Amino acid sequence: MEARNEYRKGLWTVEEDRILMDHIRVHGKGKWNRIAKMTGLKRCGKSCRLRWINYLSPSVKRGDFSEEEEDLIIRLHNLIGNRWSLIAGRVPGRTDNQVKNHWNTHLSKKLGIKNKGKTKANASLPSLSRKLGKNPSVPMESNSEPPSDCTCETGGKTMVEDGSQSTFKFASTQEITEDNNCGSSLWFSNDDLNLLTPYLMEPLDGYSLDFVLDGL
DNA sequence: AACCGTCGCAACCGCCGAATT
DNA sequence: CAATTCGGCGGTTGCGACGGT
Repeated sequence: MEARNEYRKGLWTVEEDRILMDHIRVHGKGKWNRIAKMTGLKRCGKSCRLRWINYLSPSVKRGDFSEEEEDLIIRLHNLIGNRWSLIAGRVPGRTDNQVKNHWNTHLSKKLGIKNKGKTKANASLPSLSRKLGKNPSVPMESNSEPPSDCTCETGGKTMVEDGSQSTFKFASTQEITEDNNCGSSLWFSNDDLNLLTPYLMEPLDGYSLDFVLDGL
């Protein structure tokens, strides 16, 4: 079906990166599917978007994750599960892909979460599936708009180091089920969060809750 | 030095909801 | 209002790098 277009796959070359960046510099982000036509780049729109978001964007931080970042990811994951984009939105400069990869390769190991090798990924949380989004009973709050693209700034808020080394005891997250509504939407309302049991909130001690939840 | 298994990360896939036509 | 396109998400795969034997 797609034989006619023959988009390239695999790793991006320096030249492809340059073409994409030039295009974005001139035309801005968006309209990803038109980039191929406009630039002659043999990459589908999705691929372009991913390349920009995960690698080329100047807001993407490279390099190792700091302890603070790991700490935050662990806490947020404990709270909301595999909602990588949501978690990434709270970790300045990190993308969902980075967070997901780091979790799967480092943190899950560090925390002793079985990953069954590389296949059939973990789903440490019964995955608050997006399919639940069809639940009509979800109260969508007016303030529950999603974080904008690359909301990486922390708004001047600082994280508090609690001084403890990374020994986290995890309460079971199994309690978060469809019944809690919180899986019904990408974004939690304040009420939704109140449904979370205290022990789920506890791992966030040391952080301003506002910092964690702001924009959710 | 060569082989092999594992690891880590970039990228792809399939699905879904929102936006546009 | 229906159909189509677009953008975004989480899960999964592919492959190069690396380390052990």
